[in-house]
Amino acid sequence: MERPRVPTPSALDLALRSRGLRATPQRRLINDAVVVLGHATPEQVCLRVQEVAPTVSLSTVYRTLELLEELGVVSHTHLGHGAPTYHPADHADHIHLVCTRCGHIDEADVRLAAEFTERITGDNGFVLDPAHLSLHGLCAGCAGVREASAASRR
Amino acid sequence: MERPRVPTPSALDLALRSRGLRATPQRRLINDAVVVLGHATPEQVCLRVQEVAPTVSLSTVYRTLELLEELGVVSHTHLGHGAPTYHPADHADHIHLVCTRCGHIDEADVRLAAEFTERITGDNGFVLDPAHLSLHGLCAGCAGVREASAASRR
DNA sequence: TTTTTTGCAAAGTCTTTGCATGTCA
DNA sequence: TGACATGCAAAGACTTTGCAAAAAA
Repeated sequence: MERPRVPTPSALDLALRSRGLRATPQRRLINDAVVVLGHATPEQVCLRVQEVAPTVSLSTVYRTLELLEELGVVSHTHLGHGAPTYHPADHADHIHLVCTRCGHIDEADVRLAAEFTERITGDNGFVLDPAHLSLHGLCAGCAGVREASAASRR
Repeated sequence: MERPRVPTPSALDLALRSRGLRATPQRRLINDAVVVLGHATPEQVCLRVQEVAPTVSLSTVYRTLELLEELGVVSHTHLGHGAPTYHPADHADHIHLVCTRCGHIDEADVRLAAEFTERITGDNGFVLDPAHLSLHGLCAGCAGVREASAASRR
């Protein structure tokens, strides 16, 4: 008995269809790139996609990332002054610690913030997106340097 | 007995002098504007300063804000994709809660984060700047809307 | 008088948009 | 077919930089 070959639609396809939107190769490739890269700026996503499909334009990447974010399959974080980085929405297992002095990015376990996010929600009704939590300050190295130079000034 | 009129140098003046830098009217005005405005983008600071000194240019504002930040008298936060906002460095009494859906900005008491920031420092040696802590998620209103629309989809 | 700072304008990033063409359903 | 999506190029927002003129010390 011969079964027709019906490819299982991906989660992305389903999300698009349910909105009456189209599943295009570009959208699939851009989503794949975000998954593979883990974190990436729009530019990096574009370069990755262009390895396979060289004509995909940066503006399509921007439009698609915005769309994917609306669909809830990716999210973005501003790690610094530069371009934001995009990551899969379920890639929510760590917090970014951005050093404002040297630019180094540490990662912390998202569970550290669980209690904190609950308090915020309790007090303000604000539902924090932990994957979007980027914290700024001084990394261990730079905090040490500042400490040392403060000491030498005494 | 006649005393010579020696204006007391401001904290800003002292900070500048200690670095061999010059105290110019522009720098004082820009610092004042940040203090008065509380939060402001470079553009807003510039407009405020221009009410008093119309020739001050935006590039001077950018250069000065960067300088003031180095001196530790102001800091900045990225509240969204747009321009960063600057505030006095000692204005560290609240956390920004940025709604990623509607852009609304709530404020929460910085003490809510005290325990959290201590844990981060304990685990990673990372010294968090609470004034620079901006949290992204859904405000009470938008979280409610999403909840409601999720319910209607069932 | 010397060095720093400013204002202007031009250039640089990063992002969005208009529109003709192309494509999915 | 008809609505939606893409690619391109141009425009936009935000920021930085080079340089001659102006100002602080």
